[in-house]
Amino acid sequence: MSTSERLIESTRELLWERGYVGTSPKAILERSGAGQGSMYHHFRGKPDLALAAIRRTAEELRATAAGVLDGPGSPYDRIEAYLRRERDVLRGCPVGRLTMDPDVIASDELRAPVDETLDWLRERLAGLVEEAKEEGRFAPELDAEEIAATIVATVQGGYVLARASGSPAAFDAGIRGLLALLRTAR
Amino acid sequence: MSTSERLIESTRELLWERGYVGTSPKAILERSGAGQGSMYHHFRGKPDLALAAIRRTAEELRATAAGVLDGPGSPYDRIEAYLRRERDVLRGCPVGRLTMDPDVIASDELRAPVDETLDWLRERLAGLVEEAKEEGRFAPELDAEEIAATIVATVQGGYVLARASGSPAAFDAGIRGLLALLRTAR
DNA sequence: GTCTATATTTCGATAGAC
DNA sequence: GTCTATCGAAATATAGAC
Repeated sequence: MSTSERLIESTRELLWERGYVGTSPKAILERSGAGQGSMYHHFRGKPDLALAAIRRTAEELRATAAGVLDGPGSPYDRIEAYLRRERDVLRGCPVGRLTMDPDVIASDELRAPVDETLDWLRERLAGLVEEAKEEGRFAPELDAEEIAATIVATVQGGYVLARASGSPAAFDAGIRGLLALLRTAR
Repeated sequence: MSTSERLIESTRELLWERGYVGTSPKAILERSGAGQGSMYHHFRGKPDLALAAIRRTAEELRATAAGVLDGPGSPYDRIEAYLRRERDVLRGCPVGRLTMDPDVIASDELRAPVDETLDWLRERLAGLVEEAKEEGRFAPELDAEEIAATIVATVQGGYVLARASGSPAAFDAGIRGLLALLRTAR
């Protein structure tokens, strides 16, 4: 792997573990094994490197989610598969966690990939909810965009509950509750 | 207000805005108008002061939530009132946001008030869901603890969506979706 | 209880040799 | 492209006078 690649990958890990504010150039250099000079040769500074890392993490999340959302089964099956997908719950969402980072939220450039990814996810789920409605799987009064927002929010908030308690149990409970509600919403 | 009080209140504001990692003693001193010596006289250091601030924020959140959860109306009305309660959405949850702070999660002492508060909220909501079931407002198959976890998760995740997009709209959509699902869950 | 002085380490970056 | 040296500011305290 090239030095530039190692810098991006190390930054991705650290942003996931510690966020933007909690990640120092020094920590990135130590983890990647690169030297000071390399980092400032390949990137203009911390924000520039973080942007590259965030963009890649966002792309990866979209690819992973698309794998389930475009997978086999009915629209409803695919929504359920998305919710039941295996997750490293206690690590949280590498994209969603960035919304709690003041410096990310303060920068339109850093926030953009986060916004676009969660927006894409909501739209993708809204499409499936709409299809499920057409199949008679959901009551026609339900607003697909709203249900999609609820689905994404439950997942993101599940991470919060899990990390607070130090156990994935609360995440799982939240997902099961949502699935129970979705089951009876036909 | 005493110096010690001003230190705690300033720390509460900064923890809400910037998290634990993003809050420096210097910033606390500037906001509170206290001097270096005062801070280290009243508190052992940053973690000690943050603990006092987090405890107070947690208590305040419980008091605010209890005001709605113990309020007038049927159990279902009170759940709905909790979800519709006015919030400073873009600022996020002052308690929930701490779960994305690596140093808070790494410390059992700092994490405890966060865990206890979200746990208290889930239990309180689970009690109301149980009562609503007994009133025939919810289907008896629904698991009250799971629905409670879904409710808290949707709120916490709603903040994530709102902060990502820079607008409260996604938060509101998630809440409306959940209310629609709860309405049809009888 | 509060103040100023001082200390060590890290942050985030630049300079310039190789 | 990578390395080492250096930099000014900030982080997180401690010491000791008042």
